[in-house]
Amino acid sequence: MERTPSYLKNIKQESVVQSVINVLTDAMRNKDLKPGDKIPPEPELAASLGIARSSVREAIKILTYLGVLESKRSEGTFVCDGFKESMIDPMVYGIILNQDSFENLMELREMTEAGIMRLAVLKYDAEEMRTLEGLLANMRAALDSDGDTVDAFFRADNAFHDQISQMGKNPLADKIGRVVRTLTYAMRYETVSLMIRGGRGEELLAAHEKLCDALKRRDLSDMEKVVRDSYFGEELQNG
Amino acid sequence: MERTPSYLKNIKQESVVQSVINVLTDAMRNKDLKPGDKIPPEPELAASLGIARSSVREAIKILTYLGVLESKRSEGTFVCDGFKESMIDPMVYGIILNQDSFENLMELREMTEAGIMRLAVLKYDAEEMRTLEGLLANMRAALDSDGDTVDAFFRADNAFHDQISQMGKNPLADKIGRVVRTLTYAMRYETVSLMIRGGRGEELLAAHEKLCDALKRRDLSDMEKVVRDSYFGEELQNG
DNA sequence: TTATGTTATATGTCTTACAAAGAAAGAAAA
DNA sequence: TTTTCTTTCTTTGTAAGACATATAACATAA
Repeated sequence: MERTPSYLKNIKQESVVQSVINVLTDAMRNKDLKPGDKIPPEPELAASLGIARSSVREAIKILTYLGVLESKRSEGTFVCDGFKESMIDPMVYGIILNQDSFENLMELREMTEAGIMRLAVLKYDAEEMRTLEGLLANMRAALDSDGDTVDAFFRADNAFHDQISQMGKNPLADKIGRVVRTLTYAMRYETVSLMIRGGRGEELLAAHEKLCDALKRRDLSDMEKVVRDSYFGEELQNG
Repeated sequence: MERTPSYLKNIKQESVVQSVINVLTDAMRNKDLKPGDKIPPEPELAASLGIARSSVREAIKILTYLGVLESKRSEGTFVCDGFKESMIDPMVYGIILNQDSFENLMELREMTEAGIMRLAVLKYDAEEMRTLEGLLANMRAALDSDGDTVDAFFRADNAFHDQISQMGKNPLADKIGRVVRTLTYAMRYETVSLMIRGGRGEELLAAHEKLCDALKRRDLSDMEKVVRDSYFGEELQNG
């Protein structure tokens, strides 16, 4: 086994595109570029950096898909403010490539929702709670109606969980929660559909009422179970 | 406030680059492209799709940065298997744009680490625990040594938390945990440095021992406090 | 067998050109 | 004057072709 002499460092140099990315993100770190700012036109940027426009374009495209920049034809390219929804994509693509991720996704959901609910318990205010109760009433109404019970209930259900996510008052946690909810969207619909059509809608609603109640009492205990029940109902847990 | 009639759908057509991304990711969903597979060379892909190579390149670049593809000069471009580290970047860029995220980041860290530890409690095996105890011993050794105490301790500390993250046996949760640890890296170093230089190294170590002990007893209670202490030590909590 | 040179392949980068969308400014009509 | 239409200009979107360069695979010579 030959050892490489220590004076031989790896001199692999970063690509032009990566350099552009670094230039732009460094500028953001230094506040030379702030959210809403317009960056120079592509040809101009290319000229300043002494590189081809195509390289600049590739860097800009990447940052666009990462939710950092936003290009408007004929107007220019701007720094996004706050978090962009496109940041969900990376996770989604990751999922595509992962076969056995279903179980992991379930666990992740429980983990994030429980964490978010803890935050909500600690930070929500009265008005937010009223809103939440309103959404709970919507679920009740959806369940009692004759029409498209499942869809209406599911919409209300989603709004309910989104509201709790907001009550946590942490954009980062909220973001991750939204990602996970997006990833489990289809599966949750399936669950809700099966349960309601199987005559277990009341059970599902009751679990949400318990969750809401725990929030009102600001009760931090056994958040995982409360959250889990709101997904599957309580009975299933005895399997 | 004018309302757009519902029959007027948004006919804004997707860009060529987006189309390429869709073609490739659809192929992945349909298992026409599997991890490790080589995609056609750029000029060939461009010709098949009837578009310019530059457009193909932009799409490939984006998917590369999203951790879906990997290009090797002179060899070709391949579908990545599993999660790639580059998926961290989006979150990092998101952070750049968010000023008031420090507090949120702390909360997020507590939330994810507590969740991950719960998973670890439920799933670790004997050998993993032995490894963890070895890492705890490293921290002890680092603290007792004369030399570069802080750096050695911090390295051991990181390895300790990474190990727990792995013991949770959930790549998704592990991924998110790693992201959050990356984002809090500098701040954690600062904390460790301050505590050790301030003569509170033993306290910090003791908190990690308690954490390890909770794992050994598979004790699920009050995980938040246990992880919090492992970051700041126990005493600080009474402020 | 080992080290070195050669070649084929595919990505990396540059250049130039034109298309197209939207903004801004100016001209024409009410 | 105000509105509406037209033109122009800026900037991104896309295309096509050329050359540079890293790497693997093969061929060759010591």
